[in-house]
Amino acid sequence: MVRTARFSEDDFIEATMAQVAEGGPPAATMQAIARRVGAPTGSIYHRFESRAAMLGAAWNAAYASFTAALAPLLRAGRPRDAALAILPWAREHERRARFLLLHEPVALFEDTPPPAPLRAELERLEESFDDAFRACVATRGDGALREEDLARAKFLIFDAPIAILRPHLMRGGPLPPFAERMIAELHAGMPIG
Amino acid sequence: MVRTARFSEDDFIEATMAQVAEGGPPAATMQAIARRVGAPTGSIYHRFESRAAMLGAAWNAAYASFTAALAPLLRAGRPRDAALAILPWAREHERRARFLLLHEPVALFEDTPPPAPLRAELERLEESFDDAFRACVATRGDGALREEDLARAKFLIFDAPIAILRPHLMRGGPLPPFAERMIAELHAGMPIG
DNA sequence: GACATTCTAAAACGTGCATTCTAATTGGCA
DNA sequence: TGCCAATTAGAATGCACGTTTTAGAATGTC
Repeated sequence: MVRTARFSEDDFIEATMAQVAEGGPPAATMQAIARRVGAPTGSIYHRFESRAAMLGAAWNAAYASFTAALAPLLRAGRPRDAALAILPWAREHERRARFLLLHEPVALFEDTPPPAPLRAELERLEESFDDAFRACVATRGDGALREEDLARAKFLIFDAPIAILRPHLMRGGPLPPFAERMIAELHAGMPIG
Repeated sequence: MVRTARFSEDDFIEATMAQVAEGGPPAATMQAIARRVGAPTGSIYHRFESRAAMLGAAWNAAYASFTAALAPLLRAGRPRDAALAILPWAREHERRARFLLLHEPVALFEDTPPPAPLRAELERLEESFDDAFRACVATRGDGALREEDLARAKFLIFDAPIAILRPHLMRGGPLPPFAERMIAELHAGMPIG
């Protein structure tokens, strides 16, 4: 190390999430990200080789944060708690939640995919999260793991709670207290096993 | 009318939906839309004043098609049937479904919103759909209409079924038969009233 | 205290796209 | 038949943005 950096990788990652969270993918221009950090655009390219790499790094960071909050509960065979854990996570990381849960990766990446190492990292994260789901379903079921069972679990633990949050994440503002109730009711009425 | 048009508004609208459905918003460039129709780019501007207007018109058309399939069932007080009606609609209009259900309007419009008349038309459509929801909830409940009741209904009839379809719409290919089952179960376990 | 290296800094470049422009065609109508 | 507005046709324009370049500043090491 020869010169101390004024800006960190994380500064740019956070700024990227913020730009997407507030204005969607089109608002995440390299200039806007740099401006938000207070850096010149060129500085981004010392850390990230391209815009695709910048967005990819932000995506991986948000995804890792999210799955870290849920995976342990899944592996412990507590699907209901995993589903409910999305709420405090989203309340604590509103920016990340809006970035990760409101935008399909396809909308961010399909013009230019992130470089291979980032894609590989994301694949590892996704696979690990998938494993957690399978482990959770396995603790409940008895025999073979059908595709339908896995789809059910993902819906109940992941997609449905997010569908409950989406309107409020979009509007901005606090997540309503009845979100908890709806998730609990959902799991009471439509159990995993 | 002095010269017969070779291309119709609908041609461009369908091409716009197709481009977004297949490649996301960034794939819906004016040139790509025109190329898909076989027309020069300039021809689009005889019918739509801007790209925002083009996307807005496509969005309104898809939204109208979708709500037309559901609203009557809602007004008839049949929430379960409304939720299940999403499936045949999506199977019959795969392109529209991918366009409408896989992309947040925010991602399409927030850099440049569509012109006022289109926004007004969309607002009317949304309001009418909202009314249908309220009517449906009212037939079930007894007293005042709480925000939570409306949120529950929208989740059960709209967001949850779409969450069930989303992974399959994304992947492409046919919607699985167990989607029906999951929606039915959801409504059995978590009734509207 | 000079050097190598990593960074900041800001301007410059090139490209792709939305939009506009100019010209050429078409076909109903007088 | 000849006129004319609507339309096709496709090239031209201008801008926004990703990326590169060039120059200078900072800092640990010898």
